[in-house]
Amino acid sequence: MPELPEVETIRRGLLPHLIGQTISEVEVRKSKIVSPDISAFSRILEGNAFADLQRRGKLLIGRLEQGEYSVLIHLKMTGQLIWRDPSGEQVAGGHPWPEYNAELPNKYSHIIVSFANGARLFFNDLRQFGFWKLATPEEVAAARSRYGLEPLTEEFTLENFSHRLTSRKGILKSVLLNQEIFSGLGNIYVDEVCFYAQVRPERRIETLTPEEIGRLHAGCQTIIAHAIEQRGTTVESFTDASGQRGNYSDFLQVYKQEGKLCQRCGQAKIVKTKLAGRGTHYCPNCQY
DNA sequence: CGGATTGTTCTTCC
DNA sequence: CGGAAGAACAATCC
Repeated sequence: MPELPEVETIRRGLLPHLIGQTISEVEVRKSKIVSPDISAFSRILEGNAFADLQRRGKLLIGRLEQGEYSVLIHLKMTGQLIWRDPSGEQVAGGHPWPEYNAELPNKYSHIIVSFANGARLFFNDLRQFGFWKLATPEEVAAARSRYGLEPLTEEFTLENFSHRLTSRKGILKSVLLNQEIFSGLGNIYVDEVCFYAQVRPERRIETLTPEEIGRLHAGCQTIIAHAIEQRGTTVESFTDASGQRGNYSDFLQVYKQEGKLCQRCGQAKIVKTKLAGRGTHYCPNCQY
């Protein structure tokens, strides 16, 4: 489940390889992944090159050197971007689904971009929710504007965070997951941020105290920054652009930790429930 | 074989 | 009309 730290890790890993490399061939094996359609998609990419690669929330935005188009790339739940050097060598990561990464391309490789220097970029996606979409500058701007306040940006002040948070009603977890309110958090980091703040994910926004809002704000910044430092979290399908695992898995306090003793209070085991249709983890003793 | 997995969008309801 | 909540989507594992 690539969230902000995972997408940022992929972006940083791809940057030095990808930028400025001429695209020689684009093979799309699953037409629904790309838009507008395969022929237009290939025509605009072939002979072109990526001028840069930016990120907004969990969305990657690759501007092309020639023409006005950018490519919007979303990995959704199981998308992977894997870079293979001209030598064909790839650092293989420990992948929980061996078949997924074993050979490239494989049956989950829906887009294969070949470069003039012999390198290749694979887009693998088991569940096929991800997409590559050609977008005009207007469409890029529209896509960017749909995303809310983002951790680790200048705008992510306590005041802005508090204002955005309390602009909504309902369950804390739902609001933190809402990409139009805050961008970049997903199921893993929302649970971790709530643990950090000692607030239960099921709390209603109206009941949060200023102290709790302050801790949630700090948690978003601390945890996202730490997760980026650790190159993201590997749960199931995530690997970075070279196929490596993310190390933040070793720092998870609640996500997928149900049944384990809480590392903060040592008084209770982490429990798992369902909230907003999502698996939700917290310590019943030290989260209120 | 039903249930769980989850990011986003769509649908429904108030 | 807008927000809140839940369903839907897809492939695979358990």
